[in-house]
Amino acid sequence: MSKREERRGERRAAILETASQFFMEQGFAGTTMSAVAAGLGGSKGTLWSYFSSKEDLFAACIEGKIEAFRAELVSVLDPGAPLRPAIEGFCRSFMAKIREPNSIALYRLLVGQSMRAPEAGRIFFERGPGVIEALLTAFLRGQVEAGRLRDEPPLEMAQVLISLCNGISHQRLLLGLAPDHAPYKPPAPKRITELFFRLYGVAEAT
Amino acid sequence: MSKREERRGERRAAILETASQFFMEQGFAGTTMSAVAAGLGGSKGTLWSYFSSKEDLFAACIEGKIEAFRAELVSVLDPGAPLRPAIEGFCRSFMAKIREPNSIALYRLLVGQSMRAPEAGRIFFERGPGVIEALLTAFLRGQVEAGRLRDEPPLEMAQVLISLCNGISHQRLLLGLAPDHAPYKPPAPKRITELFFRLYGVAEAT
DNA sequence: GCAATTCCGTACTATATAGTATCATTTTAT
DNA sequence: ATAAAATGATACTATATAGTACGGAATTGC
Repeated sequence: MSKREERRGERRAAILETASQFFMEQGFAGTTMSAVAAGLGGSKGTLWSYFSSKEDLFAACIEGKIEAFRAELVSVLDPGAPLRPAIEGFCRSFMAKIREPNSIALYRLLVGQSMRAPEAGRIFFERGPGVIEALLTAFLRGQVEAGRLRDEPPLEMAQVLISLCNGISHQRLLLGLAPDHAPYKPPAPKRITELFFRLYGVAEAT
Repeated sequence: MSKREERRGERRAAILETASQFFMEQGFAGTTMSAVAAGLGGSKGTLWSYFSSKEDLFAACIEGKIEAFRAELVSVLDPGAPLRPAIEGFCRSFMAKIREPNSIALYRLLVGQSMRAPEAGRIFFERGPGVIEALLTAFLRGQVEAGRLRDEPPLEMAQVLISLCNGISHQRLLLGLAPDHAPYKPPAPKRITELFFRLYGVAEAT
């Protein structure tokens, strides 16, 4: 790769990083191209030489954030591990991830723009939560077939577990409340795991 | 009330209705005051004689929608009824309500504006979901004390039930996906009730 | 009937911001 | 060294829209 192309890639990445920050913090309407250029230390002409419109820039930022989101969560499930710790580990990672300020901001952005840009929501779901759901379902299906979980639909199991992890804290965070806004105490991954096994565990082994 | 005041009230209500529709469908940034005035069949001057700014109008619309949301859901829980049908009825009403296009639109609006207008999110939660949660918790506490449910924290029970009702379908709807976007089949209230009793039911009676 | 409001319609101002044009300066390729 | 490409600074255009001003018409109170 020539030095020109290399620099071009770096510049593009820098633009995306700065713009993402603005979009996450100020939303789509609240972010101005001039502000992005200023925050970048660059000029508007450069901006338009990389992205042909504000919509373009926004789409590229979302794209990048989705990748980051998915990548961090996909690596969580280890089908080889013992069942109960695996479930608990999944809950812990998943809950930590969806509560990160970055994740909340991304989610807010997508929900808020889902009328203006409905495609973004679909893409996000299919590459993010959809992938997690599919992986978890496959994992649980294997456990059912191995007789370590009740013989009930794995997809339902996955969605129940994810719903419990999302819980109410996610809603509160999306609406901008403090995570422990009274009278709430977020449930521990251990507790969620216990409930999950009460629902779907087989009698003998755990 | 004089006829003047009466007409003034009607006009105000008409403005709120029209503006709400625009805000719900187009979002805050996507709604223009001129469009509201036009859709109203009125003029901009009148608009500003009722609300001193776009922000004011927006706040009033949200206020109204919150009331409608809460009112419809609060009447659901009947502490006197038999336990299992009561739970199932709650699930049915709650799920139907949160999936209404109106509720989705309101939720989107609040989440999308939770950076610009964080107060709105808090108010909504405290008057809407917060009230539901409190009522359900009180109801469940009574059942626990009557020995018809396991002796576990009623608040947790309530949040588990609500989480299961929200489930994944709510997320999909918020992101603008079809409610049955593959591979999803929304769970029935009956099924959720079954799971709930598997978690918290006492052995003998149901 | 008459006076006071209220409303509509329209034209207007002020402002913010997406996007363009220009030119000097720096960086890279040959 | 020199040409080509990219960058930065600045000024600019075009447009959308929040909010204002005002005159005439309708509605209401007395």
